[in-house]
Amino acid sequence: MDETQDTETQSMAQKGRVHRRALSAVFGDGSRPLYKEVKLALTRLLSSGDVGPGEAIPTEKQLCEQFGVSIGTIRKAIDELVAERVLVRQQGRGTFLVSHTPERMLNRFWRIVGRNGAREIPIVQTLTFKRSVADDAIAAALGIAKGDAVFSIVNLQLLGGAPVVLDEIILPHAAFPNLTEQGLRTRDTTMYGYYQEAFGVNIINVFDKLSAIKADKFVAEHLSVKVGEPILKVQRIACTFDNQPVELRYSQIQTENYEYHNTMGMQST
Amino acid sequence: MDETQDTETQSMAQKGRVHRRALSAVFGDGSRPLYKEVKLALTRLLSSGDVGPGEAIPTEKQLCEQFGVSIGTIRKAIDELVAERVLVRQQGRGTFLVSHTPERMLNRFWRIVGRNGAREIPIVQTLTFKRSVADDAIAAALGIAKGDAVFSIVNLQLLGGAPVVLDEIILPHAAFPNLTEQGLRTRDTTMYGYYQEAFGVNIINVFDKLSAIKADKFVAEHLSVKVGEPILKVQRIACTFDNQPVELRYSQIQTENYEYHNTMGMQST
DNA sequence: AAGTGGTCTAGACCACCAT
DNA sequence: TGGTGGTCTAGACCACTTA
Repeated sequence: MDETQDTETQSMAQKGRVHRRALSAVFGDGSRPLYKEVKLALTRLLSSGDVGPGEAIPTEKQLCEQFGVSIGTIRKAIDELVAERVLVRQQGRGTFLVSHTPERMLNRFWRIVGRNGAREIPIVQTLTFKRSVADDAIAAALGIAKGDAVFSIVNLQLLGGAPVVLDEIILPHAAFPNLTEQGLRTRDTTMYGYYQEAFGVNIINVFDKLSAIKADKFVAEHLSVKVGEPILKVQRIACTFDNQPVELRYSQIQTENYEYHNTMGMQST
Repeated sequence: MDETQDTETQSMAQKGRVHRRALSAVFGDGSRPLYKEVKLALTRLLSSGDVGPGEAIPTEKQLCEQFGVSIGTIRKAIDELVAERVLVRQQGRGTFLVSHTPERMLNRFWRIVGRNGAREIPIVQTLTFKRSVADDAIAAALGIAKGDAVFSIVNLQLLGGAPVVLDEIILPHAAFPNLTEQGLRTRDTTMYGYYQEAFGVNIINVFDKLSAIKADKFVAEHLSVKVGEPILKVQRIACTFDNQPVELRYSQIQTENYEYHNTMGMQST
């Protein structure tokens, strides 16, 4: 009996190794763990648009068969994408690509919170929309070449009926090929939701740099403050998969009644 | 042969269930997953001081035996603590409680970065140290009662030889019972490293609220700016396990040459 | 060489959701 | 009822560190 068991476990392990080699041949050079290969394949599935926002990826069992690996390996790949907040699991239903709805945005990339702690969805007014070309700073931030075509958008954001944030948003033409002022104005979702739905651009990560500056005349007029008043300036680079930058944004924020919140780490459970 | 296998797997599953019940009786009400119980036990191990900063926790195999659970369950518990950056794994060596060395702090809770992107370790000068009592705002932020004893510290931080950050730090007496000005001044590590080494207080998570204000006279003098110049103000609440607040800090930052950096999400791999 | 964490297997049962 | 993800087992072998 003991003998039987040993032989079995032995053969199971062997099988595992064989699978690994076979898959390496299919997926890569074999130097990457299997679950990373699976993760990469899932990432491609998502970024290719085969799975749209809010849609389910194949079930864990299906993925097992598709990739010829154990369910534990599939789960580890999905675990990482869940940790990166690309996917969300729902017990009994499936695993889904996150959809950038206004409600979800509120707790994800939106950092402006009332001094009383209230989070609210801003009303966005597009002030200007124009085509332009990248200068050195824009090219460096977006990882494109100087002179490449970009869109330049100025948005005013209202909170509690008052103007609080003035944004200048620069988008590379290459990632948003058919963007029009009309499309932008008539969207019925957040900016990031629009990127996702209309262009298949999923914002996965953002990098913010904050500083305090004086309000210039343009800002002062739109945010109803005096010239020279302190303003919170945020430079944001928003990235899609592989941390590829797809949006550069300069926000100027009037922080009399609102603050920028940043929580590091995760809530323990 | 098939029969043998079926009987075995059956008995394995049964054994698993028995274990679960037995442990539930030991650890809790059974409504919590086993790995959460293990995680909680590990957290207690760390917060009790049985494992000091930089020290190794028991090996995965030891924990298996100690808790009577499978290695996969232990790993899932450790996985979460690693994700929360409480533990760090080192293949071939062990799993360790993070130590808040200056180098590690630089990429964890320290957010002030030069405009050229350079991170540097600040030089800290303690300007004042006094005992005080909590007012309403402090009591609310630290989760203590109004009138409770606190320490109030003012630090000036130099970067590149120039004063950049002025901190007011409020610490509850209860969490730092024997704190003295002498001890604070003669520490040879970061503030958070000092909390950890001298008081067993591990900072796990911080919450920052940022706004732009005008420099007052006190700040202007210490940061070498004019009164009224824009200053980046950060209110930070630093927490230990279970998000229990143990430090309240008001930082005022001169952002001419430095910025506050915030990276959301994690870097994909 | 011995010991650590890292990867992976091939399932089982449970909790939950939809129909 | 059937299908989903959530938890858990009892190992195996690999990669790496330390002595």
